[in-house]
Amino acid sequence: MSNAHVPAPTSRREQILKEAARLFAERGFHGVGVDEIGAAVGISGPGLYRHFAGKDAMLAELLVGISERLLEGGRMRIAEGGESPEAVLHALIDGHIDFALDDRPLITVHDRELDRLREADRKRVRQLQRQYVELWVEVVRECYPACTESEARSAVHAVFGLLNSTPHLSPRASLPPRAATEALLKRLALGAFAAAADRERMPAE
Amino acid sequence: MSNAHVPAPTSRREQILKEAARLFAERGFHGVGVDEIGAAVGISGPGLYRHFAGKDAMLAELLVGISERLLEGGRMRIAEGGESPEAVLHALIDGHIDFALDDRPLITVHDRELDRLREADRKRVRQLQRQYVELWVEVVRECYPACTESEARSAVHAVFGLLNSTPHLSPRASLPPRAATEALLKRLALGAFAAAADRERMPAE
DNA sequence: TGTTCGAGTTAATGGCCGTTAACCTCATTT
DNA sequence: AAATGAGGTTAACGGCCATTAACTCGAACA
Repeated sequence: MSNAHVPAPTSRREQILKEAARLFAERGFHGVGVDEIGAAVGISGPGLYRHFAGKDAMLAELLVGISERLLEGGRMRIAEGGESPEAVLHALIDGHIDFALDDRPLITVHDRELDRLREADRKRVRQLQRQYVELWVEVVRECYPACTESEARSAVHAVFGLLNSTPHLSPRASLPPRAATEALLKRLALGAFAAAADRERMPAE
Repeated sequence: MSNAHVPAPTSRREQILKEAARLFAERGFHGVGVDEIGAAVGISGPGLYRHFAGKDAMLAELLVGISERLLEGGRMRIAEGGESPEAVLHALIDGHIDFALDDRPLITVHDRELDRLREADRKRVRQLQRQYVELWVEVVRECYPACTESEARSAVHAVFGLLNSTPHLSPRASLPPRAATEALLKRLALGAFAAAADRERMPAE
């Protein structure tokens, strides 16, 4: 019952989560108080407890949520299946870049505050992350059969580090137009993967 | 006076800093108490205050120290000047990789806890970081004149993200031998830079 | 031999902050 | 019109934790 007059597309919960993500990214989980989070959405202090069981619950929902969306997005792009493995890899990269640019704060919090979670949640997040990585590893190995699995996995982690570096760029004033950043990041990622593959290069210094 | 019988090559201060770095990396600055740091070096609790003005002072010394060492190392390698810009870039990459692999905890803390610092220290660290980046940017632009300065800077940040991704690999059991990891990371970094340069690639999906 | 001083110790203090209690106030329902 | 419940409010409470106080102890020094 009551489905026709929800106040807005963004519910209070979502609004709180968004602000919490921003604040956590800026000053760290322990660095921000519940009063601040409340203030950021116009209510103050313990009013948050009408929406969440506690501060930890907000962090948990943020981290589980982002991990799930990343994995689901990845699966979707693979299922859509391009005509070639290369096309799929391109799609994965594009998707991750969109994500990194759209949800910068979440990306930041993602690997900063994992161990502030309760055992159960942390395990779940790690499992989702692992699955996401494995998705990429498979595609990368299809594109570059010369790559060992271990190499592919390391390369995928490294490329995540590369793509997730965008938060470090942001504080700069007058950042270049988004399309340019997207294109550059994509080139960098593809270049890195390609280099991971051919083991014969560079006389080793 | 008294210079001949210091107990060990590693003073108490250094020992404390090392353990603090490890703990900060594992659980975050706010997540670890002074008692824990003390316990890690065999003394307990407030005994630390004989060596440091406070918990903040430890973090400050860690972050300023790492930033200074990185910058100094970079300057040294540039001063030594290889026969070509490419050789210098290789040296910079090798140096950064060694650093990332040797001081994993520090690398982690480096960009995680910057804003827990007092204004003055934070400014100093940021300035050192900026100088280090500019070092790389210059060398990259010599290697790849087709790169705009903005592109080069973004690429450098991204490659730092790539190289600093090693902490994420470590928890994996049976990590590949160090030499292999070094070689792979170097290939990835060089591949990324090369790709940043040639703007004509990939039909852009 | 007595003194100083570096390096610890344990016990108290004080502040911050997450959480809970108790109370309020509109809409909505009946 | 009374009842209900969602969503807030302010005022405690309680625990954790960095820091300080007060005291100890052994070595170097004179």
